[in-house]
Amino acid sequence: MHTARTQQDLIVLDFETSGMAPQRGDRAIEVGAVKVNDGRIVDHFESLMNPGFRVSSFIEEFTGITNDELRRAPRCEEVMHQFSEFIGGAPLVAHNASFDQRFLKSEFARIGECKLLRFGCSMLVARRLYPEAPNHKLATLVAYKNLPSQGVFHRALADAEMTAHLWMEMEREVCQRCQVDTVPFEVLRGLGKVSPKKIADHLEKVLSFQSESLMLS
DNA sequence: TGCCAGGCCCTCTTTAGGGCCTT
Repeated sequence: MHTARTQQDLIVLDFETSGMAPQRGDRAIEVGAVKVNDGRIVDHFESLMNPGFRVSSFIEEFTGITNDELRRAPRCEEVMHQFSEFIGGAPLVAHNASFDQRFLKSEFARIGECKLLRFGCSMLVARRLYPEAPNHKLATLVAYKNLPSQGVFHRALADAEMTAHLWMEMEREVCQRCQVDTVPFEVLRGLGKVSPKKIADHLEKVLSFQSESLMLS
């Protein structure tokens, strides 16, 4: 069995938010993230965030995060400074990354942080690798691939952990298909962006990358 | 008054529309 190796830190993150659209004033209310290296979760970050207003009863029920908890939580700006230090310059992964990317950019903009964000999307890659799955919701994929789960959903750290296990599973999947020991982040990330008919061509890049690495070493 | 996210993907498509996925 192949063991996929992540040769650098990878941050897998998830936001719980007050709604769907930061451009309409929605804010992050919880951030959870894990640091992955060498195929293992080696660190984590978790914090509630006080957005400065009450969230809807729907969000309270959906996430289990109450307005009373948010009132006592540190403000978003304080948490985001800490989170920026946590992620450093590492590449990022999220499930349906366009959603988390919008909120991360929005919250970073509020604190004047403008670091380059390289996002991989576990949902887009899963659509390519597991087109036969019932659907590509995070919970469904976790069950479909029998991945580790504490049975908690819609909380930031729990969702980030499950997304990390999904990403590592997909790394292993590509390594097995290509008979290689490692798959670069950019190759796996790119798999989510190619057309379904070009998956085989894209995976050939894994082999060529492996060959080039061996020649350079 | 009516609408109100956005990026990706598929198809009954491309001068478009609707479903998926995230909270």
